[in-house]
Amino acid sequence: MALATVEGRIYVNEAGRHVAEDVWVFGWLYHRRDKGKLQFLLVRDGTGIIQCVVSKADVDEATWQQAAELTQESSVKVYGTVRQDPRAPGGYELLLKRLEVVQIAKDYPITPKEHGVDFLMDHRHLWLRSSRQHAILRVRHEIIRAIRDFFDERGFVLLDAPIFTPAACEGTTTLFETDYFGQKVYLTQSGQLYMEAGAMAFGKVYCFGPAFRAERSKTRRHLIEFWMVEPEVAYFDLDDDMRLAEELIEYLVQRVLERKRQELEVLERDLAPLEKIRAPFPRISYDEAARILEEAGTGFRFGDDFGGTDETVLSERFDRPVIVHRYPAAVKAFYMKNDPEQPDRALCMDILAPEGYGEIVGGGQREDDLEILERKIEAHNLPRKAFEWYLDLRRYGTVPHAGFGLGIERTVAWICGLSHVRETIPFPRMLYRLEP
RNA sequence: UCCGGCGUAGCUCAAUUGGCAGAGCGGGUGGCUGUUAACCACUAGGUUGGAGGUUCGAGUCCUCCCGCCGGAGCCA
Repeated sequence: MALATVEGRIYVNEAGRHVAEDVWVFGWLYHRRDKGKLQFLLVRDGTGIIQCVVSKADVDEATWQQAAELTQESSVKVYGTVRQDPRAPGGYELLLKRLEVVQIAKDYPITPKEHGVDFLMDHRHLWLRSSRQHAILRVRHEIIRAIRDFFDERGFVLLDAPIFTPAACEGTTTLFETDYFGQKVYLTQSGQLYMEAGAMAFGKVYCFGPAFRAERSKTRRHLIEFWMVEPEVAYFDLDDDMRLAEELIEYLVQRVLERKRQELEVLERDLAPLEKIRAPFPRISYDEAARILEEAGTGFRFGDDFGGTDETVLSERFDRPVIVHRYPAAVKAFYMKNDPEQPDRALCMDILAPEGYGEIVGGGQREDDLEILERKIEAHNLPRKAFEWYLDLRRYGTVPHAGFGLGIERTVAWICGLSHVRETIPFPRMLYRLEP
């Protein structure tokens, strides 16, 4: 279905269906080369890049001159005959007949040569036009679409959680505080507590939205604002939860392999490790993980949560994501249910992505007993009043339930094989970087 | 916040022990009928992040400040 509203206008990715036809392409000049009485204009329109051949013999002098004056990222409308030609990048080219210049762009800052991270981040609004960023963000789009498909196919209801919250979901991390008509409120760091309410109402729910963490983290795996999908299911235990999470991850990887090969190629992603991502994933307990780390000598001490290097060491032992379960309850959030067989352990799990990409999933079974939960809220020094509604969920028809959160940017970084999450979101928010 | 590194043309970088600030890309001008980050010739372009100091002389050494990058902690 063509969206073009002008007679004869096509998008670049439709060129193959219009061979030998005269068409318009509206876009921007990506690059220009000339060779005597020939000019090659690479025109991008968002769906792809097509080479336009301008032959001095075929166009009038004014058109030839206009084409010669085009600069990088000038906006243009080109009209010509679509041809199949093996010499053209992408296989198709446009033999130019007419040219309309919308605007000549002066001194576009991003050239086809190499640039530093700082410069590119300062020009993120323009950097989005380059083909590598296109590939990454198209993979992101596909992953988001696949997430929705996965849950929708399984009968989950999308239930959006609020962004403004009166209290912390997890007391441990720092929150962004703001003013809500004179009342202190915070930007959400997770929609989970609301999803628990949703699960008691709809059985199977998920939310998909941004999360904000005011942590002064400066690593390749951190953003201040990131996106997360959080399913929550009633009558689910930890094992059910692990199965759902690994099924989702397998689904996402396979979907990208199936539909975004070209993008992965642009990114020079090694596909072999991705092909191996099939459920079930290995499961190890915190104790087993701790033994591995103590042998490896990472400096890890039993009882701690894992650090970045610990996660890398663990994930490198497996060719698939690895599920680590039953952490010490002391290092985990108040809402986690304790393991009845080992009361000092929480019924929780983290999934570590392969190739050192770190934790992409965190979740587990929630505490469903009113009295235990009340004691935990107290023990964690949380404001009881803000959690009354949450405690209601345990007063009125409480059931075992579980869920998890999957971080979009880390998942995209892993699947694309990137060295930093900053390129996986259109406009990253990082420590000391708020613009553009 | 802590530890480490870096800051030279619009961009990416070079500059010997402290001794004439340079190259490629991009821009400009000219040439070439199949280029693939084309190529060739010519050309313009600098308060070496900022302030102070040492020295006959500082891009280079010292002090402070600013910015960025990487890592740690914390986390998805």
